[in-house]
Amino acid sequence: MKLAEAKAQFIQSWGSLGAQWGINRTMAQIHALLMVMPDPLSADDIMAELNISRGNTNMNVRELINWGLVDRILIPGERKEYFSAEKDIWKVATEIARERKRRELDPIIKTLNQLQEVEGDVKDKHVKAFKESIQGINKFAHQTDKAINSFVKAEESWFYGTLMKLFK
Amino acid sequence: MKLAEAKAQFIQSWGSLGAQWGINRTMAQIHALLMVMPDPLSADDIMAELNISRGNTNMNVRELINWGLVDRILIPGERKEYFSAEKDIWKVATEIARERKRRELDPIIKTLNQLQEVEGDVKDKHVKAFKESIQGINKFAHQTDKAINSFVKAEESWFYGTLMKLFK
DNA sequence: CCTCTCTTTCACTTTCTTTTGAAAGTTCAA
DNA sequence: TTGAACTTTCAAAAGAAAGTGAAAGAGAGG
Repeated sequence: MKLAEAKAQFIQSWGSLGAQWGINRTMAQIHALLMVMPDPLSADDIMAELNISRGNTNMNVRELINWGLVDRILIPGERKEYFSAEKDIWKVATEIARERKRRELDPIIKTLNQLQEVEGDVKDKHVKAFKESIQGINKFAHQTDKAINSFVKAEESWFYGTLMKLFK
Repeated sequence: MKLAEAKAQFIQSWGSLGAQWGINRTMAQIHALLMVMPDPLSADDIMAELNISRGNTNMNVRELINWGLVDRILIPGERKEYFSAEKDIWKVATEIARERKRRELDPIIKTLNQLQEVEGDVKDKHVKAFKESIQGINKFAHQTDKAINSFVKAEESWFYGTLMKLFK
């Protein structure tokens, strides 16, 4: 397979993976493109490679920067901004985990805690079933929270040098 | 908080969580509803509770059954079909993990393996960067695959009685 | 303080997804 | 075999999400 073809296929696969995970296709494609490029690209480069508009490029690059997956690079003497993506996939994974936890898990844990306090007679099987469901989900959410925290912190922690390198 | 209100809020939260995970909102809501109900519901019950059409109900219930998250219940002497959801959240989580792995991770691993074989001089920094990215992602994907397999199998395994119960 | 280049914004358009509801299909008791 | 009860399908409509491009903004350099 030729390099150009392989790149195109990777970008398209990563894009549809992203889409299934509730991430905008273009955002995932830009990320894929930047991961695969040795040097930073400008907005114009991205527009040209992916055939998308300037506005779309700008929006999604900004979002990737918010997620911490892409950095703005300023090249001395150049007016243009360049962009480059983290290429260590473990760092990418921990960034994504951190971000999704913050956006999704944290709010649902808050909600679940509130829902625990539903009033009513526990003899009533509806009340009982509800409380039990919520309690189960709540425990699960807390466990997941802990697990993600460990994962996210693994990069920074004592384990990094030893445990993480086993996986790499 | 009253039970009805709490249920409504749970259904709505679970629905929007699902939406962020690339799962159709209605499907997640039906799942939430069934998790919280002590007894199985009929299609009409679901339609009434969630204010959705018959067709929509039918489609999403069928999809939930495909995912293995909901069972069809036949009550002897009744013509109607009833539906009920798995209420053990750990089982729900392993079902979802199994299903998403099959749909998403397995295909991307296949693609990544193909992309490894890009031709070209490794001295070329574009080729080099591409190969390195793909290799990193591929390793990561295989590790993730193993991790999910362990998680999915944990339910059935020797650990279940000991390890899993610690978390519950 | 003007101009040139690049970035950001936003109202509008396009595309994709979901939902609806009526019609067709199925099943089963009588 | 019929028809009442229930389920499934599907084309059309509505709704949501993403993308466009022109115009406004920003700031460096003259």
